[in-house]
Amino acid sequence: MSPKIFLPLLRELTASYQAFTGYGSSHIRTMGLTPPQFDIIATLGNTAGMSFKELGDNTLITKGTLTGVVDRLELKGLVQRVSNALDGRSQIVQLTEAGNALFAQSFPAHLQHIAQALAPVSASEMQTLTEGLRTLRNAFETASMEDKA
Amino acid sequence: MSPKIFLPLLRELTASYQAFTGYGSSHIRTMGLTPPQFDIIATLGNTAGMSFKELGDNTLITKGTLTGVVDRLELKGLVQRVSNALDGRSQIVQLTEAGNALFAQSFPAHLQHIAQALAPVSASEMQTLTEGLRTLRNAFETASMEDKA
DNA sequence: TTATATTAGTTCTAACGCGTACTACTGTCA
DNA sequence: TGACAGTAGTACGCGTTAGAACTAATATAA
Repeated sequence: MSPKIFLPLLRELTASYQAFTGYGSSHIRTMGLTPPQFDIIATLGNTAGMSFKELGDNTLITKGTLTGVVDRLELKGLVQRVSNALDGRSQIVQLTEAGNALFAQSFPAHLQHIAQALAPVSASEMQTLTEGLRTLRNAFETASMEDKA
Repeated sequence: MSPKIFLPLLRELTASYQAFTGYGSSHIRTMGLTPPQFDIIATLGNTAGMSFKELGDNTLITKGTLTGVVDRLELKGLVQRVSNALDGRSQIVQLTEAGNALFAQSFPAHLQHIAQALAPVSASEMQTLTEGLRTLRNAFETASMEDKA
């Protein structure tokens, strides 16, 4: 496989990812949150809470990072740690009442904000793109496995 | 545009970007560099050097961040700052001899490492994907412009 | 020319991000 | 039961990140 083919792809992958995060983050900051913090709020919304491990799996945030992000959200009174009766090692993170209120207000607004940006892109184009990205991800994940083995 | 269509796309965009950076970074760290540091070395390779501004444009690293990254590369003796006779505000960053040697050795190896992962993906699939990503990026960039206006 | 606006790079702050080491708890297996 | 591997979350170090304030130098315009 020639670099002339895949270098433009990787550049475009990086650039479009940055365009997406840049577009979203300026909106998120207007509600006084950082993107990872919003990610946590959005993930916990409409759930009874979840452990750090589940939260990390769902948000792609490493556990070490998660401790700090949850700390700051707890300081803001948006989430709380609850000990897990079933497993003494584990803790449940859940939205407080204030966190739920913020979620109910901000999450639909954020979806709407993104929907507006994506209005010019057709649904079928998105589906094709999603599948192509999945192929790409599988290639990297498979290769990562083989590196470690 | 429904979230049911675009949320999977955005999740996949994030996951594939992370898969790519994760795959690349473990290889990069074996040469004693961080991903942004390697990015700088790769960008400066085969050039006579460039200003911080150009370097930032080419690597998508912000100027504030760039100062620190270049500082650490300079400490390692891989790049040097040279004042620009044409513009007293500007400085040229260029590879040292050691930097050039590292580039000549590591850059082809890294391309090879990536090519190996992407071997299962066809060239036409990559081109389709590249175009789809460009469409996506344009949508976000256009919307960002409109937000600021 | 003089006032004003731009631009290049640095500095600073707050927050991530990852890997490693550490503690506390749980599960397994002899 | 008791040693011991595995897991959940935290602490820490180093580096990155964006954004805002700052300094120095250049460009523009009245």
